[in-house]
Amino acid sequence: MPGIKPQIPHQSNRSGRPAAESSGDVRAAILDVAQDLFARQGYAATPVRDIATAAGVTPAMIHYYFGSKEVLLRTVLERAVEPLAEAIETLKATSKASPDFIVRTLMSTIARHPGLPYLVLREVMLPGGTMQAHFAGHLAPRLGGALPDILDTLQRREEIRDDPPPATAALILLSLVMFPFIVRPIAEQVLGVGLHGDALESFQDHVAAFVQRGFLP
Amino acid sequence: MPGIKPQIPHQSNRSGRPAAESSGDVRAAILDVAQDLFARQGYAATPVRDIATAAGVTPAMIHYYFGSKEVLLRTVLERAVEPLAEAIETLKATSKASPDFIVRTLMSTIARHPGLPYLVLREVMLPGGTMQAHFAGHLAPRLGGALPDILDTLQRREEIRDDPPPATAALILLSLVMFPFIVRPIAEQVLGVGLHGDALESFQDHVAAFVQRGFLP
DNA sequence: TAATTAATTAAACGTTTGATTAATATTTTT
DNA sequence: AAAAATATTAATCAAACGTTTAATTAATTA
Repeated sequence: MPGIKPQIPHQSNRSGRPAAESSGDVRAAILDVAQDLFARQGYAATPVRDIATAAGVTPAMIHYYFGSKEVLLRTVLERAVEPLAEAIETLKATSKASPDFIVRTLMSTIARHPGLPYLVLREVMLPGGTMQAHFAGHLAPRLGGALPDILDTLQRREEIRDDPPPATAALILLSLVMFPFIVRPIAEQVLGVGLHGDALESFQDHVAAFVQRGFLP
Repeated sequence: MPGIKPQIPHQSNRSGRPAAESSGDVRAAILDVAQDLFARQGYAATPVRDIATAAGVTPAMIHYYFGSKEVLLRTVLERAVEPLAEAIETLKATSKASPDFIVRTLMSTIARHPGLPYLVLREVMLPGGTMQAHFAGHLAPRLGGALPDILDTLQRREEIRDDPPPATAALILLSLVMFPFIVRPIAEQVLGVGLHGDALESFQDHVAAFVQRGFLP
């Protein structure tokens, strides 16, 4: 029988034709392309064939490496979410985490991975999201559960006011840090608020200052 | 030839079987169901057949009244967005529009139409949104273009600080007002921040106060 | 080098998709 | 009451979908 159990491909992969355009890891090429297309078009609107074509492989390869389109999405999400999750965990470990610093850290992390908000929002947070069931208890706590703890600590130290409860404060913070990037095209074209380069830094300053005032003791 | 030009159906509609479960307007029944399903599952993930079944009609009826699935979505969006657009226009016409009042007006309008944020976000604001091209210049200005004007007026009257430019302030405001409802399921289940009934009013208070401090002259 | 395993391809599978058709029933108009 | 316009159904279409299969080629192992 031909290859049935898809395993992690070996490092050196020299087949007849170098299927993946770049180095050699077909699996990684599929993941890269899928992440891009899922972020830009959404899971339901992205045919497996398109991913395969863009990755320079056959549709069968995707099922060979991932088994199903849904597993591919899950794999993409787990990989894509890592930078943000790490940023939040680092924040939690850092004792010197002022609201200003938190805002800047989160915003620049998201800015560095433009597709991330779309992926997380569409596939796990919005109702009907394909990964909602699987991620409700697996990913969301790692992303959203740590922030209230951080803010709780700040309140106990009386570095910020205790007015909004930690969870509410976390939701406010998340709103300011994520939403602008979610509606980035509209923000830039309709409102004229740039979120690239210098304009992004200026926007970060404004948001950080706004949050600082909002949390003022 | 059988009916070609779908027109606005007449008021009293008594056919063989009362196709639409409720009163008689089949077109409205389709619109209602489509709005609900599009909001809960997204356009790409909602088959025309499902809409037809849920509305108690034949798939052909949808093409009879709307011509295509895409026109149906456009019609749904134009209808669904009306309450929010009116709220913003009313705000603009009202001279007594403090930040507190703006926040409360927008939030309660959105809370009154739970599916609205999902619809607008998924189909017009997120990249790959089916209605992005058609609505970029047609709907977005009506929704997002008015807020900067309102905030500009407040700044000229020195009722709020002039620190963030009006457009930036508008984006901040929109973030706080929309995002919580977008991630409502996660907000409630993971963070434990309720957005219904009394809990919603409490949340509104916190956000309004936070915004008031952020805009303090 | 022979045998085995892994990677890949081309073709097709059955299903679901949005859309259309032709026929029929119901109103409305004349 | 006849004619015309409108509304609805059941059946069907071609295309696109995710997935599978069988065969083939390359790499690894024995």
